[in-house]
Amino acid sequence: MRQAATIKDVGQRAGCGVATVSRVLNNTGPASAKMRERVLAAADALDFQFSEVGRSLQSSTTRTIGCVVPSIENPVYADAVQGAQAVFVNAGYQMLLTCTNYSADAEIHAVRTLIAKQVDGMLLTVGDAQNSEGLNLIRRRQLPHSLLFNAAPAGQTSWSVDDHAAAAAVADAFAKNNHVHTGFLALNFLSSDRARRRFEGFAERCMQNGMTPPALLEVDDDGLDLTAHLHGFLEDHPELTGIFASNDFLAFAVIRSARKLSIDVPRDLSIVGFDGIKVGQMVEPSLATIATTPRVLGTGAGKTVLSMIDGSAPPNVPQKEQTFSFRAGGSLAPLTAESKDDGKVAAFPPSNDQTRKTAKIQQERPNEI
Amino acid sequence: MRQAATIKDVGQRAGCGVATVSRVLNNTGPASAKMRERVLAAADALDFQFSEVGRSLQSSTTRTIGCVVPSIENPVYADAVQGAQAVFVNAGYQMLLTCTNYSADAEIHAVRTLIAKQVDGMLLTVGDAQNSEGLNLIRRRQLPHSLLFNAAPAGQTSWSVDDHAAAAAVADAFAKNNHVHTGFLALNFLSSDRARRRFEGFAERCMQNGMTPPALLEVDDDGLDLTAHLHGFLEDHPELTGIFASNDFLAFAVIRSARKLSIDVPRDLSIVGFDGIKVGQMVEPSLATIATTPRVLGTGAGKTVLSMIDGSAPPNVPQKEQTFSFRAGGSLAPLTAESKDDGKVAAFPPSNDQTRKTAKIQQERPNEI
DNA sequence: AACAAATATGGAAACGTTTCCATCGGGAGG
DNA sequence: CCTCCCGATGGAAACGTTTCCATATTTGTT
Repeated sequence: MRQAATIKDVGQRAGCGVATVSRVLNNTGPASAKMRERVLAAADALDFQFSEVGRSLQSSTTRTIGCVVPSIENPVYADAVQGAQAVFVNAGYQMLLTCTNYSADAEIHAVRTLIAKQVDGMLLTVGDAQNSEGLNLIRRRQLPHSLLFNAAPAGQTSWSVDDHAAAAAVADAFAKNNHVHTGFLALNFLSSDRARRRFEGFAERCMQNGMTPPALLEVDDDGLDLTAHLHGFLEDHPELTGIFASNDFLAFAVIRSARKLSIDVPRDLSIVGFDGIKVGQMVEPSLATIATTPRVLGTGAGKTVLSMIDGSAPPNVPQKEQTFSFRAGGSLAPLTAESKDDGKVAAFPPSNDQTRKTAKIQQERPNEI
Repeated sequence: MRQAATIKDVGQRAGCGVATVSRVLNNTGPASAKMRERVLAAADALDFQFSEVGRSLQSSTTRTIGCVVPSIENPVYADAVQGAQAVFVNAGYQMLLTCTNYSADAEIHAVRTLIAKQVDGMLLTVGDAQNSEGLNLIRRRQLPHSLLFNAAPAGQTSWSVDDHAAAAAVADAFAKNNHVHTGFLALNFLSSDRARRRFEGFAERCMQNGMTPPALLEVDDDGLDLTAHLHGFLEDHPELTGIFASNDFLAFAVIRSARKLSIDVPRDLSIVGFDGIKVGQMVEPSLATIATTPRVLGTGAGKTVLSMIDGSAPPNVPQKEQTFSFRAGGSLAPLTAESKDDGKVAAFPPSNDQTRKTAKIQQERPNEI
């Protein structure tokens, strides 16, 4: 890359000192009309742009904010990040983004690097807010920051969905539709406090509603095919009539696997997701889910960080109940005595995989003629 | 934020000069064992981290790469960006991300800011690669960079899907299924050279295949509800039996609107999308589409930029035909004489909206009993 | 024991800004 | 004509690093 022009070069060409150049170009301090013109001409001729590095060193501010999230492949994070980014550029800040892929190592490494880069603030979703090395580092340095999608530790603010309450709302929805035996399907259960809180909130409310404690199914791979998992899960828990998937993609995957196993959703098995991604409303059956507003959270968290930097009043975090809403959908249906006897038993012959396999193949594209 | 310790503080505490501290901490140059120990202890006690700003000024390198994309709400960009980001961190680089929301103003502004921030390289998807002010700026400064998802201007490399050929493949798929009258549905047609190339490739091949030139429907809002648009479009072009949507979300939206209008997909109307997002394979009917590998493109483009920076051999861009593949799906079905006569006519009573409205309501959740 | 060679260490310059301060010139008021 | 003041301008310090160079200290060889 060609060596860029510096303020010194401009001064030289304009025949003046660097101080004058700085004053003219920044419009700070006086300058004669002819001087101004000469400087402007020189800067233009040299394609001059101030180096933010020099500026940062001088002002001990970088106008840069670090953002650490698990993954932007998940549209929830992507939306939040983009919302925050928009807030930042509007305020003249740039955003350094790091995705951790749910790895604690990557998380602490990212935080360290961002601190070294002298970011003015930080926005982050950590794996476990109660016990995050990176978060401790940030606190020790008293760096302006906000959490996003994490449960707020004592005395901290976090822009987050109330996972516990939202999961409880899912339990209520199942209860209202007469479901008693449900399951919870989680991805990254170990590395994400969010999945755990959802499970807790769900299990707790199931109890309160007189339902049986939900069965837990953890999956680790992010592949599309849950069919084997689902099959095993339902064999272990033949009484299940509903599954709460900890995010919408998992919910889609379950529905797809159910289709392969000739299990009708929602007749034989009801599914509820979490996040409320857009496509959930476009497909058939539409996905019952917890609708959330990631963009709102992202912009809110972004504004919070900015307010901590400039000392202005921070925006109010929304009330717990405002962070989500239950969205009805075709994937959740009332349980009737008939469907229970008929559907379930038919769908799950005690011990004949071959039958199911055949059914699966026939079922592959039922709507195509 | 508490004032962070500098190398000078460490030197003072360890009772040595800054040069020694630098040597010890960077493991460059000699140092006695006791000195080493004292410095390490002091650095530890002060929570010292090098300031990358000071370093950057000294080395005129920032180990930072700028990334400019229209929006990461689109999973195609999100995946590519995340892939590139992973490549960057692996090489010790951080990524500054800016989303332009398809605005040319935001694009040039982002480029300017990133140049001022002295990024070592740049990765970008511009609105129009043939005529991009930002791109010109970058070229003039000879900044290492790579395009992503843009058609490569002469003499440049771009990691991109061959939109033209991919769209031609869609035309072939329609032709193979006996479709003759098709439409093209575009979002951001004006601000994206990608949509335009897809249209051109599609239209061209339609001609070659003896089909009629595709009807063009542009939509501007990103809302979910295309029903009115679709209704109007099909009234203007009652002969249409297939629609090529320029991305998968649009395809979903069309399918949903069709459902509302009691138009059966694929019997009455076939739909093909573009991008190959994951959910497309999970829903019923599954989406026929152009499958792409955004992550591969993102990592490739990232590596290209890095290779330009360190002068190593750049990775080879994939062959045009390797950048996409046609993925069959339930949303595209062969056109038969029967379906044409029966389906279409029934679905479109010439002039009675009330009928359609009723049908729509009955149709809303056909699979629920 | 004397000297060469190698090792250890610190001072200072440079990187690109901003900003304080000093200098210089000129116009207004006496 | 002298003084005062203000606008215009430049020099230099400071920000946190790395690195060149010079100096000081140790080690090894005769």
